[in-house]
Amino acid sequence: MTTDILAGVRARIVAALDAAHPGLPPEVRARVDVSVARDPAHGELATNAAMVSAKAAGRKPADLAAALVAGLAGDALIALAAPAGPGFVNLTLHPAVWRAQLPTILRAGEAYGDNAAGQGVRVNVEYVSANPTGPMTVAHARGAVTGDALANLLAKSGFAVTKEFYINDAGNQVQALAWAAYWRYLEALGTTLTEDAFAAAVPGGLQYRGAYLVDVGAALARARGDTLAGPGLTVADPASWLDEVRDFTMAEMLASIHADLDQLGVHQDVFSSERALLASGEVERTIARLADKQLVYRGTLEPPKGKLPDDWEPREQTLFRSTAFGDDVDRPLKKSDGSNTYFANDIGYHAAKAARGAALLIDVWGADHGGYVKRMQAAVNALGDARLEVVLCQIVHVLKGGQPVRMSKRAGTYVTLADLLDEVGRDAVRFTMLTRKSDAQMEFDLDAAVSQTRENPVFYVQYAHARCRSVLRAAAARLDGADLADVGLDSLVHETELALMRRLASWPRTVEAAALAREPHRIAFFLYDLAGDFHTLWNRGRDDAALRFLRDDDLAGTLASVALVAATAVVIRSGLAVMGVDPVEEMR
RNA sequence: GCGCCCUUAGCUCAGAUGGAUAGAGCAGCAGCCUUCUAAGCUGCUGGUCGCUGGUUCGAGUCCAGCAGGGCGCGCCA
Repeated sequence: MTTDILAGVRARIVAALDAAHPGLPPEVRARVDVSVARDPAHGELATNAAMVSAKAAGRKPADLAAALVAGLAGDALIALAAPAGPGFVNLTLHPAVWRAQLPTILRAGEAYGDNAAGQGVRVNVEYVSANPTGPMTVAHARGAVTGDALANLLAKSGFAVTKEFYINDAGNQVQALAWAAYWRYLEALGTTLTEDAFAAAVPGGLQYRGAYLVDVGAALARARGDTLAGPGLTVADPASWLDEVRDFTMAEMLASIHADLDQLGVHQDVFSSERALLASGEVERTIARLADKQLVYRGTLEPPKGKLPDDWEPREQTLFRSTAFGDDVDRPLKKSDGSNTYFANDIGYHAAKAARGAALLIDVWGADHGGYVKRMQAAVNALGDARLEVVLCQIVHVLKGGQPVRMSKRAGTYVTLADLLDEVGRDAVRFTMLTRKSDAQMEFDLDAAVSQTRENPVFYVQYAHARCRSVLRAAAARLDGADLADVGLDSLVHETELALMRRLASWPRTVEAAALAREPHRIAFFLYDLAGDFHTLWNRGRDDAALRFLRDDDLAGTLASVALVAATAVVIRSGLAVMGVDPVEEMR
């Protein structure tokens, strides 16, 4: 049978239902659910089978429930089945069923929880995708952690996952960045120009004034001396330096982003450059495909409702008919200077990802791009060779001492990822970022993230693992080479032990549900609950010597308890691996 | 004005495909305790699930409307 006990029980319920009332339609059988009961008075599990099929069967829920109960008598897994409430059937399994999961877990190791829900579907998860114009911020950190954990989760659930980073290196902002770096370059050389005087010479003004470009300017000065500057360290003709400075700066920025991601433990498979994409002609080919479908036209958009921008005037543009695919208005593909909009390039990019084989595209974006979702999905649907889902990450407010943190040495107004890592470390960043649904705003409390209390999920879960490892180290001598996957487990009878085993058994279903919902935060909450079950059992051992894991007078019982501890450690590691957090062996 | 997201205990938040008396941590209250190296532990208290309608045997969950908060709204990316 499957390693998912709940799925196994469900199969038996459906079989019993078929026996009780043959011929129920598949869509009714599909609604049969087996869930973990909240209230112990309701048994361990409950099924809604009788209620969901009552109407189709033309029978009262209570009658069906009674028939189900009769049909389940003598079942190998189910010790107790009882009709209850409006038509539930409450179930209690033989304790041996839960115990039997322990060797399964120990043999599977961290692969426990792997499932086939993804059916090998090729999915491309794109995340971070920062403009390479400045340091990574907390906002990027949330997207990075969310995307990375989601990719891990999907891989564990049987999807064929590619992790991707899109480099937006083709827009106007890259030119602006080059100008800003050029200013730091002149500064490094000792120019007498003031920043304001320089800014006056920049087309569109000096946009990036953050100190993070100081090092770039200095590096450029070391590499090229004053050869890129005009006479007297003034601004030379951009034609003579702009491309070189741009490429140099871009390389430096990307190196910085890579370093930050590396520190965060994020390692993506593919880095795609917008410039390279443009050069490849993929964008134009993709737009041509849309044009072939009669979805590209010259037209004039209605003015937006409500407050108009001051300079709004009707203008004919090249538009994509995104309204045909659920968007609110059609969207421009060309700027007035004839170059592509970002949207046009992004259409080409998504087509490229699909062309590489992905049937499912998942983009992890900041909430400020929420207005962009419909048009991008419209474009992907119009092309018809993949499906696009978007996971939006809401903003993160960083708190310290209960006060918002806004200042950063490097970026000026944003808390950088590097600052965050310095402050609390990789594991706390990754875990804490996953303690909220991605589409809910979150407050990241720096003090809480490093506190050693139950309030801090990172600590609480790591501590549980460290305790497991501590017990296992102490037990090593007594094991005497025994295979924990092969020891007698009959001594595991206490309700606290059963509760822990039930939690361990629900890990595969948790993984699958989280993957299908694209909600990696559920893993964090599962681990927190699991840690709670384990700590509770540990604490029981203080009062009740019979519940201590290591018992001098009971070797067989000790082996069973140690197997339970080992399985707990395995599941914690399996969960932390999804989150990209390293388990600790001991607390310091 | 339009679109998307959010609103659950005093606070911070969980609640997969609709299921029974809505959960956890913190705070508060009451006991206990100095540990199988380890965060002290156990229990209790605390809720009109923003509001109003609707669908359903059954709604925190689905639908409609309203209120409050956030984000976005033609050639920025």
